[in-house]
Amino acid sequence: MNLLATLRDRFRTALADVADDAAAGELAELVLPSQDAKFGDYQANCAMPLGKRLGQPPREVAAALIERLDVAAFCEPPEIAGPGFINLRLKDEWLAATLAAAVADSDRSGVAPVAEPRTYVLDYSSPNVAKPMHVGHIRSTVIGDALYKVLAFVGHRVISDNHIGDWGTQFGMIIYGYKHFVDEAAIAESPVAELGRLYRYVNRLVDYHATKSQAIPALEDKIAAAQATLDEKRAEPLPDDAKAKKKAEKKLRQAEGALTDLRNELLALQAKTAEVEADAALAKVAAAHADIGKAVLAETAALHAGDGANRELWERFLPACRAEMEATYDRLGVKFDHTLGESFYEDKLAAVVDDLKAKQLATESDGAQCVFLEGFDAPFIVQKQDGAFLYATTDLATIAYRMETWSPDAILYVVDHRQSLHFEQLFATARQWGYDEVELQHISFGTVLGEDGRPYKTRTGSAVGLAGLLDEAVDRAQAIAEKSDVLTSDEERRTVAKRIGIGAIKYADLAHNRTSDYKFSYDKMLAMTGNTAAYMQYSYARVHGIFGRGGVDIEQLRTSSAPISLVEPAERALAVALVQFTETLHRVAADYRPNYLTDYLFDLASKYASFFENCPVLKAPSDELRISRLLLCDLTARTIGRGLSLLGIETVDRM
RNA sequence: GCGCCCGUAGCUUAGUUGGAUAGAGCAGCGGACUUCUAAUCCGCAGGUCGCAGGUUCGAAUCCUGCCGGGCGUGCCA
Repeated sequence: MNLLATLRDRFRTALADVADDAAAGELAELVLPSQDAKFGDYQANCAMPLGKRLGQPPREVAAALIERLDVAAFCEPPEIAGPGFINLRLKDEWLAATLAAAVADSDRSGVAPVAEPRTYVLDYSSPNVAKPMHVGHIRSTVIGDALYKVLAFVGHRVISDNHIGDWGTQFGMIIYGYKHFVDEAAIAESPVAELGRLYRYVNRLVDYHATKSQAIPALEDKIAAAQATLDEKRAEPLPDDAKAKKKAEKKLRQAEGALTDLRNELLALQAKTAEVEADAALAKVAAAHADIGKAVLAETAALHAGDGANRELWERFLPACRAEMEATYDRLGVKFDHTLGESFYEDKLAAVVDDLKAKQLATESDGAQCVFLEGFDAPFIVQKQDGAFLYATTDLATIAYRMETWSPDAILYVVDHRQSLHFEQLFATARQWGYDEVELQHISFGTVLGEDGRPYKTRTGSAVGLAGLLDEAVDRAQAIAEKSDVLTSDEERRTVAKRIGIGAIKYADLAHNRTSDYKFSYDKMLAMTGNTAAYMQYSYARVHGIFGRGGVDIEQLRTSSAPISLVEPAERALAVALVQFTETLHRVAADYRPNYLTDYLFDLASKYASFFENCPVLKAPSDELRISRLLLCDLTARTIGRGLSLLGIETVDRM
């Protein structure tokens, strides 16, 4: 059961006697787990605000509440402390009985489903096919997958839909590459590899010309302009007023910093073009394909316009591109219910714009179709001057399709925070368009930073590839596996290394508050101590190991309905933590924050470590206690295992 | 210019619509191994929660101003 929710219900009932319903509902939320064990297991903080409202001393209000409160089934008599806190201590008998029931419940370990199941559509990962996935896709994929699993486990209906980019310029590149540079033998043998090569090759050529003819001159202009404004600012006398002077000096510093950044950027671009030019063969090809940028766009436009040959190539290549993507998902253990990419909505876009126009939401401005929204400076553009549609259009079509197909209560977009403006506009437009009942949420997250605190990039400034990232983590995890003396075969060591390595990346990501940026560090994520996957996996293996060593038949134990007794403080603390698994999952599901679960698991593992240190299990003083403690071990292992699996992280029985 | 987000211990960070003495981990110091997996555990030390005001029984959390940083901002996604 969800103990916290139950306690809040009981308080709501008691509060309804002394306050109106709305206030009672609000005040009941002030029941929280206690921070400090000396204040009991839970505390209610509602007497202070209520006392204020009623003009009565809070301690008297607290006493009146306790009078009306029915929690005797789970708690010792409540105590009033300090200015009017109500402290609750769980009954040991109730804890023991609840855990015994959880032991017997092999499917859910006592985790109650939510009272009101909802239907969620989850939109996450969303890579562009044909382009290799990179570090920027990790968080969306990992957070989305964890939320999917938690929401489903607590009883919601969840539909994951990977909104892949399968209709963009990258196909123009592949088509162009196929027409000019294909190695037929290679494509026959391994289409995925050859298409990947073609994409990278054409992309490099396009990039080279764009850099040379546009990016560098544009940057040079920008540098000149920045230099000019800087000179201008320097020439101006500083204001006399101290505050204005400081501000002017700051502006000057910022302008200098900006100029330095621009110069460094220019050097990086020049180095990139020089690299191409240093390769004689590549330089020759580049010279022969001077208009490759335009040509690629033309191939893309032809595909969109329905050109038969290009359409055929697209249909032929898409499966291979999807297969490449799937290979990465396989390594991560991520699956989707649906993968409806941009191309799926291609024939639905014109109707979206027509409808917006008919409803007078979209109007023409500078030749583009725009939705002007209150509170936004910029319009939400749904069709460009040249008639092309944008991702805004696709996103609207996608909402319409999802509503029609699944009638969800909520659609969640797990996308990085830089797109928040887009989603604000998208949601505002969708509501005006008629979808005003559904919960539309941007589950935003911060950037993955390198150790230097800047966005995680390779030395040359490109995004770090996801596959390489996973390789590196698994390689480093191999060292941990090698150190183990309980692993017997190379194969087992490889399996363990894989689970630790992939788990480390996922866990590090999930353990951070998703809204903030976080620093990517192999050393930290693979540490055996602290809040890491490896530590959690080790904790699990340690608990699990007891059964083997003690020759214990777990199944028999679980069905024996042997009683659990909580005598040592460490046993009781562990028991309380175990009981709180349900409310933790419900909180993750309510706030869409997986780090609540990692925090919980780490706390549980710490409580177990302390229990393990203080309470002999196999050498317990009596058989009854031995069995009781084994049951606590079993529940701990199951809870850690379940928790990790809901985060998409695999466990190992020994390591 | 405007908008959004962030600033917590040396480092990485948590902090449940405002709750009791701001929690962890790493690094540092000190303890515990004839082991239930010491890949661990226990303890100590380390904080003007960017700064200054305000709101109130109570503020890291809410409001205002300032300082420092990131991101976004009409036809990319």
